[in-house]
Amino acid sequence: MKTQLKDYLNRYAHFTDEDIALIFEYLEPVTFSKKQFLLKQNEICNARFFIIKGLVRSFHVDEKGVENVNLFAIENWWVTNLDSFVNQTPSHNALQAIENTSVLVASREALDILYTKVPQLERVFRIIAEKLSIALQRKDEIFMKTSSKDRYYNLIHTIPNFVQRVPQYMIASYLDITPEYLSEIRRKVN
Amino acid sequence: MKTQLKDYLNRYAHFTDEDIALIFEYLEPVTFSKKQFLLKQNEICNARFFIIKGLVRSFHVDEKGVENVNLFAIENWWVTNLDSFVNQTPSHNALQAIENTSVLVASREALDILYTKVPQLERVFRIIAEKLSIALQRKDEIFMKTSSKDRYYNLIHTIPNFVQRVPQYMIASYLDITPEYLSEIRRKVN
DNA sequence: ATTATTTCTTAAGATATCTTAAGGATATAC
DNA sequence: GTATATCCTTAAGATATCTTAAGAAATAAT
Repeated sequence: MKTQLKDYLNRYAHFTDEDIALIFEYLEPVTFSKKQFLLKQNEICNARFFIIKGLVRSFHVDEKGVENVNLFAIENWWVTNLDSFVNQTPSHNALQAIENTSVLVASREALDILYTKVPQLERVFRIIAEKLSIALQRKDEIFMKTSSKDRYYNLIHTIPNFVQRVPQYMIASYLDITPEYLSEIRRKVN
Repeated sequence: MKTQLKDYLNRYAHFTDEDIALIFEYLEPVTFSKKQFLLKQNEICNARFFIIKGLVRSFHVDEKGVENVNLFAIENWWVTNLDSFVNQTPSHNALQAIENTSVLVASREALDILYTKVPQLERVFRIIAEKLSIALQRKDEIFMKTSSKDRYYNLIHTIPNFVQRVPQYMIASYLDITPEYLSEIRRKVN
């Protein structure tokens, strides 16, 4: 676990073993079983979660009771509700484990201290945020320009193994298609 | 101009007058007249632009020649194509001045040096990237959950003065509606 | 002022996608 | 191994939004 975090962090800046040990002291290992919530809708998000193993989704339930999935996160990703975390407002989305999932929890307080004690972390989280922005802009681009059929093909071609791990109705939701229509799209392939 | 930048940067971290003077040395003031391009589609983006005065859009022209606007940027915003800037790949989008616009240009090289010389900048750009992520996630949320009519109302209510500065067909494109349909939506209000 | 360019509107027919409702298939739990 | 819950498919009718085409209005250029 410590090794996994170390390898990850060293992709973005240089950290000594002492840095890693210090960082590790401020993080809390937690496990969530399938369907458990890392964060509930309308709660204020007080942490970032580094996924050691497992799969998490972010989703919102609207007035009609319909689930809207907007994000999946897998191993070696930091996941949180950034809007809630940064602005300390109730989160519009829940975070829920789709598989049994183990994470390292970084609380706001821990992070604030760590940014000062290990300044390279500032860079790591700058780069992470830039990568997230890029990913979101690519998603925006795809949704703007393509039909739902093409969004589905794009998804199964770019991350086919990931599609196996998630129920189809969640993928439909993520692609902003009804499960019924996704079903129809899939039928027409064959 | 220097004052404007200083006020802006001090919103996110503390900078002395010497810091600001140093930063300023690495930035280049440039003006673009209406319709001029800060960045052309398929070019590699080598800078971030801080808008002193004016209005810029980011857009993509598809195979059919249709323009897709995905971003507007105004005074006191940093604008760039992050994907191209970070990964040094051809930009899918152009950046174009909608009004006569004056900016401060921060090249990649300048920024790399400045991150080292003035480490607080690392924090500023971390926070900017987080804010951009939040904005993009909010946009995603709105597009997922609302009809085009509601997207339009949402826009004119949240940033009414901005709507005045931009031709309606660009707003339609940003909202992912045809100009004809936006026209119909507007008619039905009255 | 007049012309040229850019932007906005109208309307009719076409289509992608949704809604509803029901039954079938898998997986999970006891 | 049977029951229960979860997930997926089918199909018919409804609707939001697009396409095309054309002309009107506004803005900019000469």
